[in-house]
Amino acid sequence: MGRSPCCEKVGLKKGPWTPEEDQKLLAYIEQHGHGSWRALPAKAGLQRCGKSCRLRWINYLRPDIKRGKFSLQEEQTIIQLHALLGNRWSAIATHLPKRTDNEIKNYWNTHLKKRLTKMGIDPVTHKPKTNALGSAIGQTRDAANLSHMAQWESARLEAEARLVRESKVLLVTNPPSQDHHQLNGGQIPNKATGLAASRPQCLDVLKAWQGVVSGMFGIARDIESPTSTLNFPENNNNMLAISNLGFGQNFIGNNSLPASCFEKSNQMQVLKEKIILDDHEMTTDQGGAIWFQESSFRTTAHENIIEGLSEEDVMLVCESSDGGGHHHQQKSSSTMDGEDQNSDINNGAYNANFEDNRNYWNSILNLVNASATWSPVF
DNA sequence: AAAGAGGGCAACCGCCCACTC
DNA sequence: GGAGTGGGCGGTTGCCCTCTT
Repeated sequence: MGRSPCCEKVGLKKGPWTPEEDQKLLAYIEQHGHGSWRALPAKAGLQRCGKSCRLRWINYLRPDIKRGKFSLQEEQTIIQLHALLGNRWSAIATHLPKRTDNEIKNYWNTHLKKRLTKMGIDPVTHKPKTNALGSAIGQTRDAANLSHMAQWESARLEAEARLVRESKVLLVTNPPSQDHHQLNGGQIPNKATGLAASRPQCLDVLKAWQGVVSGMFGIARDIESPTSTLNFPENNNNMLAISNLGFGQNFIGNNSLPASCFEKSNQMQVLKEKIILDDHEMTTDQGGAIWFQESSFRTTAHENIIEGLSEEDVMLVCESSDGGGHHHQQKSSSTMDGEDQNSDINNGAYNANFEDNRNYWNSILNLVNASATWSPVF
């Protein structure tokens, strides 16, 4: 519309690629790199649109892509990231090593979306479809807040990716020393093009969760990423307990949390619902308490984004309590001095549910960590 | 065994954004 | 600042394969 096509389409071939065409494209890129996609078809002797060549290379011919069935971990990661980022397939793809955005998109549309639908979860909102009890207004606002936070994180991701891209040139000419943490990632040579590929900055699920949670509590604390908007409360020694809020249930506060966090109570419900993606992600005990794996608030194995927190320190417990509305009313920032921070939640904090979830979240963590070591660069 | 239905996925299309002039 | 261009992204299409009847 109002724009000339990327190339002259008359006489150009469309449709499935033949092995001969693949070979031509592969050989050309291996020898020369892709350069200008528009100019590539003529140089490579292909009767194809440059865009078509680019797609074919990115989605199929690149040597560093994995094909075949998605693993359970990959599926879970896709679902998690989709809950946060929506249909931002390229962003999601940066966290799935060797998978292309197109492949992830297809897999979502053909498998995961249907599976969530069958489970009674809206694949768009990632919320239970029949949640008639929820306060429509409040939840809409909460969803908007969460979405807003996700957008912030998305923007940050893009900004970091841009920074990495920009710095890539510098790093090619001035390779990094042994400091592997520089730029939060390493330079990996691209076999085909000979260009250095830099790992995109990692927005992992856990950072995103951190963003959600910190957004709820409105407490500023920078994490390692220089451009990160994510923060986390200065919580040190004790567990953080958050109840089933917004449904007449109480908030059991941590001493370091400001009173304003109580105002975010409804958002916890959204957070909770975000987690109800499958049985592994959240469990409830007999009392209705909801257990998160604490390591979900950590990032890479060598980079704990919640500085100073042990696994035991960082634990979210969503606890249902019918008669506990008082806490919400009684607590304030001035009174939250820590003396009772564990009062309601310490008992049985580490129970079987926790252990069950530990494995699940650790698997997600491992996957995210793995993705941090190698991601395709287009 | 054959025909129709449905699913999976590669590829295309059109829009958008960043960059250059 | 505006137009042109290249590249990237998400949505959609259509072919092919498998399953069902």
